[in-house]
This record gives sequence, C-alpha cells and structure tokens, in this order.
Amino acid sequence: MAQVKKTEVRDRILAAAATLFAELGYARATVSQIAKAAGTAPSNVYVYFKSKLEIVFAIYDPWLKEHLDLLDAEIAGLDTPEARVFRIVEKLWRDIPADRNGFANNLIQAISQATPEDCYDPALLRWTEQKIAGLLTASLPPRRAAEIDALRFAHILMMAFDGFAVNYAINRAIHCDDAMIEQMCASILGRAG
Amino acid sequence: MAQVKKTEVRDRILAAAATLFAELGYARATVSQIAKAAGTAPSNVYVYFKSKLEIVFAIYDPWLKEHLDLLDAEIAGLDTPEARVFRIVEKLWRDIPADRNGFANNLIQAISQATPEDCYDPALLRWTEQKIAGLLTASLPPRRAAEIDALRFAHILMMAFDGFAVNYAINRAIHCDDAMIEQMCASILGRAG
DNA sequence: TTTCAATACCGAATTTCATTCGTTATAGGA
DNA sequence: TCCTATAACGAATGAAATTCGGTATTGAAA
Repeated sequence: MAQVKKTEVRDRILAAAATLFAELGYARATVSQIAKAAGTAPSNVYVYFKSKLEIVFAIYDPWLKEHLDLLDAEIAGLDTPEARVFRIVEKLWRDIPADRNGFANNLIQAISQATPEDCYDPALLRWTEQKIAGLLTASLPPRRAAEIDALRFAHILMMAFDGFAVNYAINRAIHCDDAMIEQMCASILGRAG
Repeated sequence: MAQVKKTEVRDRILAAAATLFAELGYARATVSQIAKAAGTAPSNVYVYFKSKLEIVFAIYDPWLKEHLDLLDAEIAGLDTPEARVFRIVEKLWRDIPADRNGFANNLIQAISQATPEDCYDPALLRWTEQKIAGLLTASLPPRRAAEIDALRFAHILMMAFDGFAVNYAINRAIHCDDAMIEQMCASILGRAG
C-alpha cells in the first residue's frame, strides 16, 4: 500500500510526553517540546494522536494498570486482612498520587478540561473500580467480604484518589498520613475506628 | 489622589464570570466574553485581577462558604445524628458538586493547572475542613464525637469531594447515590456498615 | 475652583500554543 | 520498476491570555 505508522515513533512520542508531563505538568508541556524530544515534527504528532489530550490518556491507561497489577501481586504476599487493606489504601491515596512527580494530576487536569464532545470514556474508571473491588473482596475475611458492597468502597477510594492527586501537585504538605489510611481501613474492615 | 477601583466594576466582572463559567466551564469561557458581559474591556479585567485563575478563586471562596453556612443552619434543624451526618455527606458529595452546573469542577480545573508560583493558598481547604470537622463533631452523639478524629474524616470527605466534582462534570451517570452516602455515614457513625 | 498626578480604562499589539494545510519523501504492494 | 497511499514536515492559521501605549477620569491639594 504505502508508508505505515511506526510503533517506534509512537513510543518515542509517548516516552517524551511522559517525561515532559512529569517534569512540567500537562498544561505547561507543549506539543512542540514533545515533538522535539521525540525527534519529530509537531505536526507529525497529530498523525499518531488526535490531540494532546489523547496523548495523556494513552500514557495514563497502561501506567495505572501496571500499578494495579503490581499491587495485586504485592497483596498476595501479605498475611493479614489488615495488612492487605492497608496496602490497597496506601497505594491509592499515597503512592500513586505521588508517583512520577504527581503524574496522576495531569490526568485530572486533562479530564477536568474535557468537554462532552471529547467524549471521555469512563471505561478506565469503571475497570479500575472493579479491580479495586476485587482486591478488597479478596483481602477481607470472607465474612466481612460477604456483608459489604466492595464496589461502593472502591468508588469512594477512587473519588478521594482524585483529591489526593490534585492536592499532591499543589501542596505536598497536604499529604495522606498513616492515621488517615488507618481510619479508612477501619471503615472497610468494619472495625468502626 | 487619583481614579480609584470601583467595587461595582469588580462585582460585575465576578458576576459575569460566574455565569459564563457555569455555562461553558472555566477553560471555554474567555476573558473577552467575561469583559463584554461585564461591560468593560478585556484589558481592564487585568486591573482588577492578576489573571483568569484569580477570578475563579475569587468566585469560589464566598460560594463555598455560603454553602457551608447554609449547611450549618440546616443541620441545626435536624433531630438525629444519622440525619445530620447524612445531610453533611450528601451536601459535600452530591449537592455542591452539582450546583451551578458543576461549578466546583472549575476550581479543580484551575487548581490542577496552578503552579507553585501561582502560590495557591490552601487556606480555604484548611478552613473548609475545620468547618466540616466542627459540623461533624456537633452532629454526632457526644460519645462518638469524643472517640474519633473528625478532622481526618473531614479530609477524606473533601478529597472525595474533588473526585465527585470532576466526575459530575464529565459524566453525570457517575453520581453519588444514597447507598454510597449511607456507607460513609456508617463509617463516621461507627456503625461498621 | 483649579490644577495635578495617579491610575482606571480602552483598543491595539504581542505571545504562546494547539492544530491544520500544502507539499514532499518514503515504502509496501502490484 | 512503478504507483499510490500516507508518514513526515515546515509553514500557516486561529484562538486566547496577557501586555502596551495612550487617553480620560477623578480624588485631593493648592
């Protein structure tokens, strides 16, 4: 047929964008900078991605999924429900928001600017909540797992995740301390903390 | 001395901006539109506000405080701890995120774009959390109030508020239902839901 | 009341970006 | 080997925030 899109170029663009977003934030990293760092022309970026917004989504998706897969594996090695649930909450409220210099905030930035016609698909959020719910269910004692709606807790955890992500980026003094995590764990475990 | 800034002009700018932000969102409402709606020149807006970002902060502050004052008054009229706590959570997770066509999302948009040199002051967040903590303490049975750290719950509530605000704006299908609120209430009330 | 200086106000730049356009270069398939 | 679809690119284009230079107004001093 003709010339064909190269995964190598696409990957270079994503890598360059990930670095620049982490360093400067979504709004301050320009498409020109991304293109230059990827060794191509700004206009060529648009051959691979419909918009700057699409780039951030393309980075975020596998990044988040990898985090959750790691969490999954990590939890399997923990002995008590307390330890497992603590790790889940800690990961979502402290580790991921802080990872890559607060990369998660870029997604919030991008999402908050999205309009209905950008037709952002909440599939990733749903998938994530399902995954978290599964992890919670697997982590709790069977009796407790049976009596709660894990998806609801997952939703609450993810909503607060957004808040921690945004606030990490602005002010690192607003962090999520152990006591906060313990508090949430108590609620999930039904210990009425 | 000389000509002086007029509160009337400032107020017209704020009113116009509030309307346009509610209608179009922060990113799509332009300073030119705001100026025109306020009956002044775009450049004159910068006599009253350092930036577009500062406008959104100036609107948000009194708006949020008014919501919380109303909540305060409303709670005083409720009889049971359950009803009071429910109302607090409902207000934060459902009512405020949806108010004025999702205005709260504009703040998240603005905050997520803020850089350290915009020196966003987390005073409002702190103030809000203090206020919420106070409302919770006053709403709970004394014994329960004494055993929890209300500020921690307030922080969790506010973090999740950010998430609900962002998600209301993108996809109204992702809402906060009664069951979710009940779940959080049970945690706060120590009912181990 | 007049004058004066500070500054609100305005329209016209300026700047910065994302995005699009027109053209050229390249490579897969016939 | 040629032909065609399209990746790649440099130069526009367009939109928006913000700045600039000049003018008009106004509070206060004389």
